Amino acid sequence: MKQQLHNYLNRYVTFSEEEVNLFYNYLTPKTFQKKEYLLKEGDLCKDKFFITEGLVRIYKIDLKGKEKIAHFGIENWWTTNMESYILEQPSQLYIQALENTSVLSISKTNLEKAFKKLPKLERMFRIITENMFVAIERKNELYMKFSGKDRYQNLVDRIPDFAQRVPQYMIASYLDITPEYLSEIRKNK
Amino acid sequence: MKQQLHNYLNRYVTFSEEEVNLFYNYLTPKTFQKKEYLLKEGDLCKDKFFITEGLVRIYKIDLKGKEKIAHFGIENWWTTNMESYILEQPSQLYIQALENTSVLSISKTNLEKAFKKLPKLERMFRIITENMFVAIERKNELYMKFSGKDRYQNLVDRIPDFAQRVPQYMIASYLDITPEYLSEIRKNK
DNA sequence: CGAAAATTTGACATGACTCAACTGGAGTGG
DNA sequence: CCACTCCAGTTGAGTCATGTCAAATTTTCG
Repeated sequence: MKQQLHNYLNRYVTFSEEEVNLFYNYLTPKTFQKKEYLLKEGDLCKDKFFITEGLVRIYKIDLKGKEKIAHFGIENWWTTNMESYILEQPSQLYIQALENTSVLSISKTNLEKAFKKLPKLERMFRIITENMFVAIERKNELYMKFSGKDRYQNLVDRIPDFAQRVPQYMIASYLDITPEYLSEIRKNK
Repeated sequence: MKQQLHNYLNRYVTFSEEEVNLFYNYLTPKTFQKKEYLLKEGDLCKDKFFITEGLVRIYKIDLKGKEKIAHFGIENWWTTNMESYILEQPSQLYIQALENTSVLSISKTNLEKAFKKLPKLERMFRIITENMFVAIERKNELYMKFSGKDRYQNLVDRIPDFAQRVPQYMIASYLDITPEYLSEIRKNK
């Protein structure tokens, strides 16, 4: 787990073994069973989670009471409810494990401490936040410019096995179309 | 202009006068006439721009040759094409002044130098990137969950005078609806 | 095996788009 | 300062992608 973290960190900024150890000591390993929640609506999201293994979905309940999936999180991704975390407001999102999932979690307080001890980390988080920003912008663009059919095709092309890991109604929710319509898209292919 | 920057910076992290001066020396003031471009498609976006005065739009040309406005940028905002800036790839976006606009620009190279001299800045940019992330997520959500009509209403409610500063067809583009449809929305109110 | 959950199917509804024509106001040049 | 042009905005007819609802079917899993 420490090695996996080290590899990940070095993608962005070079860290020595001691530096990784230092950071690692601020992290708390946790595991969640399939269907368990990392975060629920109404909770304050105090942590960032680095997923070492498994799969989560980040979703909310919309005005009509339906689940809307905003993102998925997989191995080697940080996940959190950024809005709740930054603004320290109750979460409107749920984060739920879709498979048995292992994470390294760190609270805002501890992350601040780690930043003080190891300023490089601040740099690293600046960089990964920028990358997340680009990722979310790309997603936006995909949703603004392309039809439901195209979005589905794009997902299948990029991550062919994803449809095997996740039930279809969740894919529909993520693509922002109804399960019925996704079913139709798949039929006419 | 320096004072304005100082006020802005202090929203996030406390800076002394000398520190602001230090940063300021890395910044280049520039002005753009209405309709001038800060960035064009195909350019490499080397800079971040802090808008001290004026208004810009960030847009692209879509598959059908139509302009699609992704964001507007106003006073006291940083604007850039994050994707081009980070990945150092040619820009697919245009950034254009809609009013006479003054900015403080900083190149990636200079920003890196400034980070080295003044690590606090790295922290500041980590924080503003997180804030931008939240802003873009909120926009996403608005577009995913609400109809064109609701998006228009939301815009009018939040920034009543915006419609006065920007022609209607640009508002339509930003709301991701056709000008014709926006016209209809406005009629039936 | 049986119940509950997920997926498919079909009929119908609608939000938003396209295209084309029209209106009105803002510049511009003679 | 008028006439002309051009661009933004409006209107209306027709269309299409996608949604809703309800029922039928299939899959999952205790």
